[in-house]
Amino acid sequence: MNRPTVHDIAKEAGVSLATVDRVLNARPGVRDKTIAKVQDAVVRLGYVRDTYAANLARKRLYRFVFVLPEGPNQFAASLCAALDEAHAAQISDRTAIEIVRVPLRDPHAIVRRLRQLAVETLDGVALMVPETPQVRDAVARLKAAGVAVVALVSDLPNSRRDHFIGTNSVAAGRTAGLLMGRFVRRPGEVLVVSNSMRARDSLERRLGFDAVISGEFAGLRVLPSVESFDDPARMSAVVTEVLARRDVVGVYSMGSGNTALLDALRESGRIGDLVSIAHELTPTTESALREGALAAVIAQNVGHLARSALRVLRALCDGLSIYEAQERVRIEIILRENIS
Amino acid sequence: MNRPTVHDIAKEAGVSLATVDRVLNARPGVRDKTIAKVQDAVVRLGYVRDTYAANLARKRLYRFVFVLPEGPNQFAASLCAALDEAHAAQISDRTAIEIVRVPLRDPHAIVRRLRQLAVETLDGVALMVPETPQVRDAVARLKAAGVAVVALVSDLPNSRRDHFIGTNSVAAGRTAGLLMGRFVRRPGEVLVVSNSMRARDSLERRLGFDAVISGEFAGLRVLPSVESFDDPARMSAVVTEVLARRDVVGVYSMGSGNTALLDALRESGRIGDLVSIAHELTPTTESALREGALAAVIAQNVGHLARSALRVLRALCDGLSIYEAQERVRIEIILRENIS
DNA sequence: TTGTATGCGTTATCAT
DNA sequence: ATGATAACGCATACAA
Repeated sequence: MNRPTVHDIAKEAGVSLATVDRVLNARPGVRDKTIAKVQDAVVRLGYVRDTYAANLARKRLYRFVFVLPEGPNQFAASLCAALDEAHAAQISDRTAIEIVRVPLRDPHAIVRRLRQLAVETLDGVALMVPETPQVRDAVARLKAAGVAVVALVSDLPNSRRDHFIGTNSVAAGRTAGLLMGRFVRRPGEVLVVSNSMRARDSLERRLGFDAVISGEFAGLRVLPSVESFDDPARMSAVVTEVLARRDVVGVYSMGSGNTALLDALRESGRIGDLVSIAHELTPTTESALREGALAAVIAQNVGHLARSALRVLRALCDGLSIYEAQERVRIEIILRENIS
Repeated sequence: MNRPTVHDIAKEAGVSLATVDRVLNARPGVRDKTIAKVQDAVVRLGYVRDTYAANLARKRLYRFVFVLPEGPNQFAASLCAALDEAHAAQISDRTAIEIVRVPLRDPHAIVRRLRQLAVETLDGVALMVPETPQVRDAVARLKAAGVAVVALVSDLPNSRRDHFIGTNSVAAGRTAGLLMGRFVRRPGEVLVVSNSMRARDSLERRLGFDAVISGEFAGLRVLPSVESFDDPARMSAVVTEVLARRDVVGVYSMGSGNTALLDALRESGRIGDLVSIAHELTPTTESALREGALAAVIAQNVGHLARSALRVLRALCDGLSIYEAQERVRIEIILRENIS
């Protein structure tokens, strides 16, 4: 009735505690025949290790590093806050977290920083960086050193990362497209702005967005993406110009830099009749939702991202299986009425 | 550097381990002066108990009962599945869960079943039942017996439940209203159907829905609620009749019983031009979303509900504080493109 | 190759 | 009123 313990296994297999431990942890120095006896007892009794007791005995400490974009990035800032909060709430205790900020635009700087990590004293790394050949190499190096690696928010599909924690960008773009098509009330053009950050993500969002609009909303025409390169002045100028020259009915902001975009929209005096959709819930987008400047925000919950990354990294370290249902990050649609 | 342990406290306070334990667990038989010494050491060293080690020593077992509606309720079924899954995934181990199904329509039967619970062998109860005076009494009785009680999905605000795990129904209704107003493309009437289950929830959803529609969408008129009382034939008849006689442009389904509603809508041949919105993601509503019969679903994630209930019940049992950010159940908007 | 003994942080049962 | 001491389930240094 009570869960079997290592003692039960030892008794059942007719060996000592230490031998059971050796088999369970795949340590050398046990005869094949003995291994078989123990494993047999394990399955017969349905033994499952008590991870907490194990960690207690082992004085286990998980050392994780989170690599996030530096600069005035509201999303990254809220992710940091969520990490601190999750950590403080002992979501995963026996865990030491270090947050490292890197310049997204400089792959070499990123890799240099990754190389500085002391892999011997590291159990896992969560990376929110664009995929480049250099980053792929760095991931391979971490993996070779036995470090667990997860991609966060933006996937590194061609690297050796163990897991991706985030949403499907194409689906997110499709969701934005469907909302845009249903919200807009007359034919016209849709302005798409991007800051060209995390290029693949933007590309995929655009792909999904266009597919839905062109497939189902014949009255809408999506204009070529306008890139701001994180320059508020440039953003303002370009947006103002397009709004003046074109018959814009909707605006889709694929990346960050929403503060500058929203300022430009407000200045244009078109807020009332434009349907604007952006990504990620930040102070800026939240207040824009309340104010009516944004019709919808497509988001992923940063708290969930943080907790999920922590849980997945631990599971990877312990060789445990991952509870996919809990770790799946949903594409959230936030309107004025369901802001958390 | 390392977290302080009870040993450190004992040394710092100049007492034995046993005394520290007595103070920490508020056990009798310690002089006030000694208590003060220990508590002082606790704050000075910043001691925080290792719950896992404590549970290990205590051989703690959490015994929880979940009281859910019986009958062919898809939402309750998926909640059951989510509970099983969360339990199997050791979201909270050392936990024994029992699921009890009760007839929602019969408050006396509910209370009779609640009285049968062996409170001495119980640590916590999660209730998904409508609030009635009888239920309030039953909650009071459970609380008096020292059992932790949480309301699940549907709140029991006037009872002595410790916590509510679910969404704000008014906000959910407002969200549905906003989506309806923005999705519908011409003036007309909105049919609201309800199965009168969980009366207060339906009332609150309706309240929020009406407030948004009447406040912001002057072209829409919300018809009086149609109640089906879980009778598919009745549902079909009423819906068909209203669609024939009125200029309906939208349908809002506030409760369960969506299978019958959707069948009626399909039969009417109006699926293409109606904007229909329902609550809760079930096999029925999910396939309706894909098919285009439903424009949107307002949902709460059952996996989250299950895990949250488990975590909150544990925290209540251990007298721990609750990590509100993680336990907040969000109002999710599901469209065809972001179905999980 | 295998077994014994001890400790991890906490609780609980004995003595004193 | 207080203090040793032995568990809890697991890991591991050290013996055999």
